[in-house]
Order: sequence, then structure tokens, then C-alpha cells
Amino acid sequence: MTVSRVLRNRGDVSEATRERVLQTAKQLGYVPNKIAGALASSRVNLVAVIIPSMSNMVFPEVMTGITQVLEETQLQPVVGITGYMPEKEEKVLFEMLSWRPSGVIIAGIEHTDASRAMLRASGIPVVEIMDTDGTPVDSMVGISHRRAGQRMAEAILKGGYRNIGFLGTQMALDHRARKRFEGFTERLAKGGVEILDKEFYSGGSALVKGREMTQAILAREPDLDFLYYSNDMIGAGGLMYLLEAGYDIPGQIGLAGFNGVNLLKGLPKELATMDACRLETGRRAAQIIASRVEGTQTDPVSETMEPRITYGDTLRRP
Amino acid sequence: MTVSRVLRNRGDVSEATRERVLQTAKQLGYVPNKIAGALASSRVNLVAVIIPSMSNMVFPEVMTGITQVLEETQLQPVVGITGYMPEKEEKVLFEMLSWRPSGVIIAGIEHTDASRAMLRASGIPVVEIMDTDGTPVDSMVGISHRRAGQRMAEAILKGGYRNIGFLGTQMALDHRARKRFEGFTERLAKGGVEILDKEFYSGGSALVKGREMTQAILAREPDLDFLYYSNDMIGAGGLMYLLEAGYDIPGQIGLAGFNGVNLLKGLPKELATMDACRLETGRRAAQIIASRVEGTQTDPVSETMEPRITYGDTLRRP
DNA sequence: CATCGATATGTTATCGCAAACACCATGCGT
DNA sequence: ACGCATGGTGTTTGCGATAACATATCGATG
Repeated sequence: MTVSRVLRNRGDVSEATRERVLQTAKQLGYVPNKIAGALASSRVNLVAVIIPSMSNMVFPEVMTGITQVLEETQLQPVVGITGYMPEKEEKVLFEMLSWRPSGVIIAGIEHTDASRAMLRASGIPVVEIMDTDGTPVDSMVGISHRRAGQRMAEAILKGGYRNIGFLGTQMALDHRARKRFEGFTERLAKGGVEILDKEFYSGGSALVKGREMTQAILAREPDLDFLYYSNDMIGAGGLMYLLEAGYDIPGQIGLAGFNGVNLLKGLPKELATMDACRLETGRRAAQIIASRVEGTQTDPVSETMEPRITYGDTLRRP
Repeated sequence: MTVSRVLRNRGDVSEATRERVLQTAKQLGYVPNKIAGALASSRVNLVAVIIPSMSNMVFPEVMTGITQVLEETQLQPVVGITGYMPEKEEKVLFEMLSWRPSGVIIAGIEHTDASRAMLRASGIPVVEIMDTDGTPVDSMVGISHRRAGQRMAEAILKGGYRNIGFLGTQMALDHRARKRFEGFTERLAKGGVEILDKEFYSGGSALVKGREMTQAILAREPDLDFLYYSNDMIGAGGLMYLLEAGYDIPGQIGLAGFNGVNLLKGLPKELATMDACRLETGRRAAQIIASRVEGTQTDPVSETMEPRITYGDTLRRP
């Protein structure tokens, strides 16, 4: 018990014994067993973070935000990957919850009924991130992708473009991309404009795919004067292609991506894009969990951030 | 006990009771407490993965390999980030080990004495990855960065380049980059060539930095006919700059990076680079842990992979 | 000097599960 | 008919820590 007290800095222990304990622990290479500790105290300093993927730059950035904030607390993030598959998400969630974490940060607000039930039943703070078009189980932080699509549509219309093409990923399960697309077409429709053509891809190097898709869509529809890409990588590929092909950008044809990958700076021309507030979303989500855990705050939070548009060199300003 | 048997598929249970248990568990929303389970069985299906960073594309790819393999087992990766700081690594490692994972995969073979002691004392399989220039605690998988530097130096010399510049990150603690640099200069020296100039950076968008550094180094040394970049991102930035400035590549000046980021395809010219076998390293490391856990194999493994050079369009072939 | 409070240390029960073993019923071979 | 393996279920114990409570020590205080 005294050892336990020393190692946790709890309760009164004389300086002498404290020293002795620390000394001996070090000498023995003693590593406390958190499993036993957690069982006894029913306190687990883990936060489950459930995201679809780790390989496309956007989630790592959210992670960075989460890590930044949690680092100042006792909490530690544990990541689970779903691969955009709802059943996998359910499995990962179950697995995570069975470790009784102190909180859950999960991407998106579309989940299976079972997942939602588990989250609700867990009794721990839950923050759904990166999409606020819907009703959260508990708290929610991020941008509205529908609105992001709308705002980009507005900017494009204001720029005077009318023959618009859309290029995206072939992911039925990427709800955020879908909502962006929906918001985009809705807003265009309000302006009396309809998408001229669209092109989807899956897999492969996004940069290469961007080139190929751009070539393909322009072959079909040479009149296009704007291309809206569902992410910056394919946008960058398209930009590369168009520059090489000698197009005048943004006069003859305009381009925009989505995400604000800071990799874009440094390209021959800077691609227009829209910031998804990823770092900030991660930070905020972690803050919410942290303040819930320490009891500072108890109510659910819903926070919609406003994505900023960057015109770069590929979208005519109004 | 019967419930426990049903949920773990262990031992004989009649079909009738099994059904009843499953049914009831679902109805109650029962989530087994892994903490208690782990304590009782002293089995934890977690593998600690300790890496310096998540934000530069290379570690996520290793993670992908690890995940791929572990997915076919009961094991689950848990990630810890060190930020290239040895003391942070020590802290993270301690934290992880206190959860008594089934194995550890850790980047690099340079660790504090305390870290090494902990790894040894833990009694679990340990795989040190991505660097094989040194002695591992237990197993080790990856490439020799010293050798990678040497091989690139050879290729450059064979290409006929003699006025060589080096551009890299200012990371005293990135041992792999350092070893690559050392191997590079050693091999050049053997060919009677010495680096003409070098340039280091830290922070910021790698693409932009690559442009700036390239401009700077060429302003100082206009005679340079080859630039070796310590990663592909700054290399791509440099490539961009040189193309815009109208250099003849790879005739007038050659370029090479390191890492084989598949993003490079799709650039106006494909940057020469060297594959670090990241995916394969991750897969192999996970396999080693898995086979150790299931007892298939008990001996330490040391495996050095051979990085493949890609000439692309920026390095003259011999 | 008895009492009290504070500091310092020890004892016991408990967390939720699985290992180990005990037990009973059934069916099979000899 | 008997022993024995097997399937199906229950009981007890222990994992390694912490919570809660108990005890010891000491000095100050009235």
C-alpha cells in the first residue's frame, strides 16, 4: 500500500520511505500493472479514437490535434481503424469499449444502430467529429460538409464559371464526401446550374488518378470551365495535367479541391481549396473529453466550425 | 463460467445454453470487461507500436503493414508517438509496458539505456524496425540506412555526377537520416568525391522548403550538378523549382530523394528515389510478433531488406 | 498526563473475469 | 454390468492493484 501511494503521489508518505521505494522500484525495474490498477480503481486513462483510415493525411492531422491536447492531461489516445466499413467500425468500437476507456472520439455521425447503442450505453463521453450534418449521440465537433459544398458552389458561381465538372472518389461509404457533393449540386441548382459531367475513381496514386480523370473528363466535355475535386490530391494531379497541357488557369478553366493539405503550397500554382479545420477539430474533441473526465463540464457540446475557402491561383475571385 | 465459455468459444457448451447466453448478452448490451479478463488470464491481445511521428507519410505506411497482418490475428496494435525524443520514447514505452502488451514494435535501434532495459526485462517479443545498423534488443527488421546512402552515392557517381550537394532535415535525433548521410559521404569519399555544399531545414511545408533550399544552395554553388535530398517531399519541391527555372534534368543537374512515396508519380518528372520497404517492414514485424505469440517461433530474427533504387526521370542511368 | 490531530503505515475486501478443478449425466466398448 | 471417456455445468481461487478502513507513532495542548 505504501508503495502504491508513493508511485501515485497520493496520501502522506515520509520522505525516507518514499526514497527507498523509488530506489528499489528502479532497481527492480518495476513496471506497475495498469490492468490491475484499472480494475481496482475502475479508472482507465485511455481515450478511444476511431477513424476510417490512417493513410490519407487527413486523419493523421486530426490525431495530431487530439494528441496535442491529451498530452497535457493524464489521458492517452488509442486508435482504431475502420476502413470506412460500418461493421468493422462496430467491431472496433466493441473491442475498444471492452477496455473501458474514459472517452470515445469517433469520426462521422453515421453509425450502425448497434454502434450507437453501445456508445449510448457505455456511459462515457463521446465526441463525434468531422461532420455535423445530423444528430450526435452525445457531443459533436467539426464542419458541415453539406455547407462546405454549398460555399464552394457559391464561390465558383461568383467566379463566373458555369460549365462545372465534379471529380471524386468512388466511396459509397464516405458520407462526408457524399454530403459535400450534395451540398454542391444543391447550391448550383439554386443558381440554375447543373453539373455537366462527373468522374469517379478508386485506389491508386491520387496524383496520377487526378491527371487521368482530368484528361478523361475533358475529352468527353471540352467545354468545362471548372473542375471541383473531392480532395486536394487528385486536384493537384489535375492541376499538373492542365498546366502541362497549356491551359490558362484560372481564366480558361478553374480548379478547386478540398482539405487544405499544406502540401499544396509549393506547387507551380496554388490550388483553391477549403480548410476542413482538422487540427482544430481534433483539439476541440480532446478538450471536450478532457473536461468531461475531470468533471469541469457535463453537458453535451455541438460545435460547427466554419471552413475557410482559399482561392489560391486556380479560382477567379468574384 | 458458462457465459465466459460461450463468449470466448472455449470448452464445450450445449447449443441451447449457448443460444440463451448470446441472446441474453445481446439483450443486456453486455460488453465483457477486458481489463478483468486480461488480469485473470494474463493475456493481453495488444501490440505496442512506438513510432516518432504520424505526420510524414512514412510511419502511417508502416502502420498499414502492421495492421494488415495483425488483422488476421487476435492482436491489436496500440500506437505511441515519441516526437523523435528519446525521453518521450522512454515515457511512452513505460506507459505501454504497464499495460502488459503481447509484443512491442519500436522504430529505430537507438534507445536510452533505461528503454533498452525495460524492453529486455519485459519478457515479451520486441521488434526494432526501419534501421538495422546496430544491435537489436531482440529482433530487428528494416533496411540499412548507411547502405542506402552508399548505394545512392554509387548510383550518382556512376551517373557521372561529381559536384554533389546534400539537402536534409535539421534533426539531430533522426538517426536514420544521419546514417544515410554518413553512408552517402563515405561512399563518395571512396570515389574521391566530396560534397560541395549542404543545406538543412526544419519545420514548414516540405515542398516549399525544398524550393527555397534548392534556390539557396544553387545561389551559393552554381556548379552543382546533383542534389541529394533526405526525403522525397523536399526533393519534389526542388524538382518543381528547377523545372520552372528551366534547368535540364537530369542532364544539367540530377536529383534524388528518399522514401519512395508513391505520390511522386504524377509529378511532371518522376523523382529518383529509394524505397525504404516500409510496408514490408511493417508486415514482417507484425508477423514476427504474431508467430512469437502463438509460439510457432521463438528465436530472435534479424532481417535486413534491400532498398530498391528508382531512377525515375531525374537521375542519369549509368 | 490524557486526549487529540496529524502523519505514517498496515490490513482486508474488492474489482470482473478465467484457470483449475470438481461434479454429474450420458453413451460406448468390452 | 462395469469402467471410462466425453460433454456439459458449477465452485473456488487468484490475477495485482486500489479503496476503505484500521492502527501506530509522535508532538502539541489544555
